[in-house]
Amino acid sequence: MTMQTPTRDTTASAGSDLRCRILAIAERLFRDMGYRKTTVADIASVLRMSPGNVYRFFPSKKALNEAVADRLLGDIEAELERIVAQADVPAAERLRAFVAALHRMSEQQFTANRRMHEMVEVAMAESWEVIHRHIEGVDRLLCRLVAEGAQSGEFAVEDPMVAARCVHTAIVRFCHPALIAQCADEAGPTLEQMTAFLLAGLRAA
Amino acid sequence: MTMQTPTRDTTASAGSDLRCRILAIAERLFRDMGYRKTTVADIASVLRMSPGNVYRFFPSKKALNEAVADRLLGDIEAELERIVAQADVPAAERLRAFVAALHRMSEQQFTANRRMHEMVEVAMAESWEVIHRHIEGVDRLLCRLVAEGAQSGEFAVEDPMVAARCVHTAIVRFCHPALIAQCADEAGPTLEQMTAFLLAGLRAA
DNA sequence: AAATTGACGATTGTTGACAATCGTCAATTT
DNA sequence: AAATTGACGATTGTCAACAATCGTCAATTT
Repeated sequence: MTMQTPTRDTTASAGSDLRCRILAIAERLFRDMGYRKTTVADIASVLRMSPGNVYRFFPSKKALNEAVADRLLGDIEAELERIVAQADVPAAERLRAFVAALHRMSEQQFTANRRMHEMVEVAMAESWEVIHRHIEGVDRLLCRLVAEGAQSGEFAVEDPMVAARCVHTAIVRFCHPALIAQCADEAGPTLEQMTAFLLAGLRAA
Repeated sequence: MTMQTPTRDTTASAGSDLRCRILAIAERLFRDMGYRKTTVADIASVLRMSPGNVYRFFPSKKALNEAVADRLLGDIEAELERIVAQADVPAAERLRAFVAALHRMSEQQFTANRRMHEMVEVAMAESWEVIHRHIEGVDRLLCRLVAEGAQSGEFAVEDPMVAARCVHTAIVRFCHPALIAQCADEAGPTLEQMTAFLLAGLRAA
C-alpha cells in the first residue's frame, strides 16, 4: 500500500523514518484525543503495526511524550534562535521580538488547546528533564543576545548570564503554561510594558 | 472548664471572640491534619460545640478556608506595610527588604508545610478572590514604595503602578507557591541578583 | 428571644471488583 | 537474522455501591 521501493531502500532512514512517523502520529493523536486517552495501540493501529512493535523505537509511552515535547520545544527554540541570529537588528529590538515570540508560541502551543495542556502537565510532572533542558536552552540564547547587546554598547550588564536569567525569570508569567492560564484575567503589566521595563534595566549600569 | 467570667461579659467580643477561636482552631487543624482531613465536626468538637453551630459564624467550610487564608496573607501584607512605612529608609533599601520578606514569608507559610500547600491549592482553585485581593494589596504597597522613591528622586519611572506591577510580576517565581516548589532546584538568579537587576531598571529613565 | 443542638437530605470521598492499558517476550514472518 | 507479531502478567484506570462529610433546620436549652 505504501509506495515503498523494495530495491535499494537501504538508506539510513530505514528505521529512523519509521521512528519519525510514529512520532508524527503520536503528536497528532495527543493533540486530537489527549495524552491519556491515546493508547500505544491507537498509535500502532494507525500505522498498521502491532502495539508491541512501537516499543522497538520508544522504550515507553513516557519516552514518546518526551520526544513529542522535545520537538515542540525545539520548534520554539529554533524560532528564538532565528531572532537572535539577526545580527544587523539592534539587540533591544531583537529582545522585544524574542519575548514576544516566546509568549506567543507558549500560549498557542500549550494553553490554547486543552488537550496539549494535559500533555504539558504530564511532562512537567514526570519528565521535568525535558523542560529543564528547554529552560537552559532559552537561557543560553538570551545570554547570547544580552552579551551581543553588551558588546555593541546597547546594554550595560556585569554578567550576561545573570542578566539573561533575570529577564527569563521576570517573564515567566508569560511563558509558564500554568501561569498563562491562571493570570489570564488578572491585573498586570502587558508584555510590552514588561519588556520596556526590562530593557531599561539592561541599559542601566 | 474554661475560665470565663459570667458577670459583665457582655462585651462586643461575645460573638466575635468565638468566631476568632473557631478560626484559630481551624488554622491549627488545617496545619496539623491538612485541609481535607479536618472536618467541621473536628473543629467543633475541639471547642465542645455542635458541628452545626460553626455555621452560625461561617457559612461554609470554604469560608473558613478563606478566612484563614485571609489572615495568613494579611500577616504578610502587615509585615510589608511595616517595611514600606519606614520613610527614613531609602526606597531602594526598603524594596530589597520588601521582596526579601515577601519571598521568605511565602516560602515559610506555604511551601514549608506540605499540609499548608494543600490549603493553598484549594484556595487557589476555588477561592481565587482571596488571592486576587492579596495580589492587589501587594501591588498597592509596592506602588506606594515606588512612588515615594520617584518623588525622592531615587527612582525614575513614568507610571508608578505599572513599574510596581512589573516588579511584582518579575518576582512571581519567588512568591508563587507552585513556582517556589517547582523551581527549587533549578538554575536561576538568586533573589538578590534579581532585586539588583530590578533596582537598576527603576533607577533608569 | 438568642444560642445551641443533633438529626437529616444532598453532596462528596472511599472502597473494591472489574476492565483497560502498559510493556515483555517467545513464537512467527519476511 | 532482523523485523514483527500477538498473547500475557503486572500495573493502572474505571465504575458503582457504600461511607463520610457538608450544610440545613425544626426542636431544645439557656
